Amino acid sequence: MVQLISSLPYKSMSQVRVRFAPSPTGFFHIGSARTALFNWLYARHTGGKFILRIEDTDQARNSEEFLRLIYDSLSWLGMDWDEGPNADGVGERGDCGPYRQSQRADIYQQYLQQLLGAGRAYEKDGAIWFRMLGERYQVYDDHRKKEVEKVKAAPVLIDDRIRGKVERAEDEDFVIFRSDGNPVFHFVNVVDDITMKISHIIRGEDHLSNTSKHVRLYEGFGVTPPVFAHIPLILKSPEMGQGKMSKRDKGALIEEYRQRYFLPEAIVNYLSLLGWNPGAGDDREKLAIAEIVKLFDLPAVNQSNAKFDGKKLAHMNMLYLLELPADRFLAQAREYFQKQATGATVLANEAYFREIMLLAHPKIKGLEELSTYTAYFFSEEFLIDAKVKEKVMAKGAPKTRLAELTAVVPAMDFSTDATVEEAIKQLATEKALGFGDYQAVARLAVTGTNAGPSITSIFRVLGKERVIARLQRFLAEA
RNA sequence: GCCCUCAUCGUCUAGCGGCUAGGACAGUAGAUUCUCAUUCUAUAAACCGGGGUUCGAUUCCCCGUGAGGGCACCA
Repeated sequence: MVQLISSLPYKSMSQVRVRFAPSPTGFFHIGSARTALFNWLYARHTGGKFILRIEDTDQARNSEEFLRLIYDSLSWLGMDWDEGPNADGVGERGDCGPYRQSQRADIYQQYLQQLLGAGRAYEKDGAIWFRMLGERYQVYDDHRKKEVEKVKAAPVLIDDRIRGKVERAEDEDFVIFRSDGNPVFHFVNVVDDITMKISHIIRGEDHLSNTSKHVRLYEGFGVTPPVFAHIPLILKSPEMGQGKMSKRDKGALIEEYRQRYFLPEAIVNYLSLLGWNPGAGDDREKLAIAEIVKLFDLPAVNQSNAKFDGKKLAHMNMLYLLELPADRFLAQAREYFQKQATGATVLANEAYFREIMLLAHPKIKGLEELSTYTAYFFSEEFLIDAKVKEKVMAKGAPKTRLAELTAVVPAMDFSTDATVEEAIKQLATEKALGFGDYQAVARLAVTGTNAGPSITSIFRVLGKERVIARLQRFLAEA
């Protein structure tokens, strides 16, 4: 088929322009983040532009709060956009605006007039329909339980960068403006992508079936369609159920991970591996973002859907947490405790706080564990884990060991871990026992648990007075 | 019902005609550090089924089956 139009607005531009076009009608979820990420990666990989467009035509479901969440989530994950609304919600940048569909009504009118003028659109039942080209016939539709008008036409051929060649029949007129005067998704999507000079449309596979409509619209406007790349969907993990992941699923929201103090770079790394990998014998999974940008390309994207695995995300998060520089860890920990009920107490003494956080850093698997992991450092009202107690008290003669230890603590040198360790070892040697015979019960008495930093560090940081008080209290109660 | 896409360990995946089918998470068993976590070692675990093509198919083709998506005056 020969196209009439010669003025292809971006034909001469070789620059890649991709967009992420969310609608602010709900929480920002993993699937959206991954779609945004693949677009962002492609833009950064090719040196192109990443454009943020807000599809806020659904006035009933839109909210400023959700709009804000889009900006915040993208920024938090480190996906900066070259064009679109500013992150603070004030103004926008780029030459192809406005970037919010709610402000583009006149553009849609203009493009509608073009279709009307060319005879490719008509009014029926108060709505405006896009006219397909070809011979018409009536047929009964089982699904919709009614007679519908079909059009004989060659199928649309989509040359997808990820799927290959996909053929699909598009054989019905469809609504482009509702009877309430608002344009529908397919129409605004295509018009925006034309006017924003989008070169590659990278989106979820759920849009693959819509693409034939979009191609016909491009043709209707006399514009060569951009390159399409339909990425696999993220499905629910087996515990979540069946089907594609939606914002209602537990563990599906970016906000949830943010509130749990996951590290954004870990989330981005995990997401990048859902449907993509460096390939060709490259087994690496933990990849710096710069490395991913360097390696990412569309043909390497998988074609099959992937199930979300929260455990693997948590593992990735731990890897990033472990190698976080001390100052960044402390900053994160500070931010975390500012939101906790115990925050004021915990943050009261900077040096003490710092010391404990650095003890906890190599031991925890996620920042969210920080509060319970360090609770006994900040309060004398810590809980004694009943199960641990049962286990510890069942072995050997823990009460005797504790009494022996309590007797020598007042004379101990608490200045360093080494001096504490030496003193306990000396006691053990005198009694012909091991360090472990004192360690377990001392830990239980002083922290109420069996998990934590070395007992020597705990003693030193808590200080002699508190250690003695705790040991005596435990002895009295046990 | 019609249309589209996909198919390797439980999960994410490598593989692009010839491999002992590799890695990671989760699992199991050990080792190590005073506990815990980390770490390390070992172990178990997969080519959906049936036809072709080929000297040879996990790999290419077809048919099933299964999984997912789309069929709106939602986006």
